[in-house]
Amino acid sequence: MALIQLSGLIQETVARVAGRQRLTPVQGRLLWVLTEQPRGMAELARIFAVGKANLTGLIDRVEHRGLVERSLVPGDRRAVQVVLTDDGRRAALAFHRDVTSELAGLLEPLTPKAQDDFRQAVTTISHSAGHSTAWGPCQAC
Amino acid sequence: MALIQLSGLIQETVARVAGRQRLTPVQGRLLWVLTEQPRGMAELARIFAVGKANLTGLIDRVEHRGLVERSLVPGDRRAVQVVLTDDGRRAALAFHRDVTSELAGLLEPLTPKAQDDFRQAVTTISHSAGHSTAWGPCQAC
DNA sequence: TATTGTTATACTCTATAACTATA
DNA sequence: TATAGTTATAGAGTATAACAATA
Repeated sequence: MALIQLSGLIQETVARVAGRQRLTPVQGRLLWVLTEQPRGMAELARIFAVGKANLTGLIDRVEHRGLVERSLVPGDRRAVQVVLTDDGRRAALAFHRDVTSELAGLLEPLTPKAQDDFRQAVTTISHSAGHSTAWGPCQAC
Repeated sequence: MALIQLSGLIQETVARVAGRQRLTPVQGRLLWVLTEQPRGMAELARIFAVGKANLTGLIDRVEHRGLVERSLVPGDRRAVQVVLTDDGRRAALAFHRDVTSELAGLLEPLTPKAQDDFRQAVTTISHSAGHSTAWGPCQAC
């Protein structure tokens, strides 16, 4: 099925771009999501569709690299907010820029009209499936 | 980027279908590949683009479930061939059938012409990228 | 009681290096 | 020497249950 091959192509692209900054795809996606706004652990667990227990290690690893910080939430002493550091924001923007660029490159063999039609079809499919992959909102995408 | 959301949608579909048979996506893909023909460990490592050391555990796990067998190769006492059992073939065919069906369902919101154009675009993109995800050949795909 | 986040445990996938048996 | 496959080890992601602190 051609769709699976396309998906593999996309995942490889994301993995390759992330790898350049020694990030895993999940870590790249995490930084990407956090460019929009800081998020709590339970919130991130919901976005990534994993158990919240998994967020502890995931955040630990990128925190140790200085890309994010756990910050206290005024008014709720249970909660933390995960926020990008300056380094983390730089990494997130570079990741976002390169992924966007390389994925756009995949469409180059199509004619401009075919590219437009393709993007429209992808949008239709995604919306119809009620999908919220939460790679973060992106005006340019 | 819409492409990433589409990719996430596809991966989720594959994972969901695989999960119904208590398979991981990688295990589903392994069975899928083996429907074409038996393969050696090094060969599978190349197809999956991982180190051959990883194949040992991967095959162990599906072998313990009775889905594949290691069979001797006449003429080379170093080699083994991984071959589907009857159960494995049944699982592979069900996996293939359901994945194909559900992915085709994703395209339903498109008009028939848009579906044709979309499939054509996906094929163009995949070929242009020189991709060989090796989900196995499939006449119907 | 419900929610937030953590700890502990286990499994799968992947990467790497070292090793064996055979070619 | 080269190849086929394994063992050993490590790290990352994920699933689950139990737990502490706070709301």
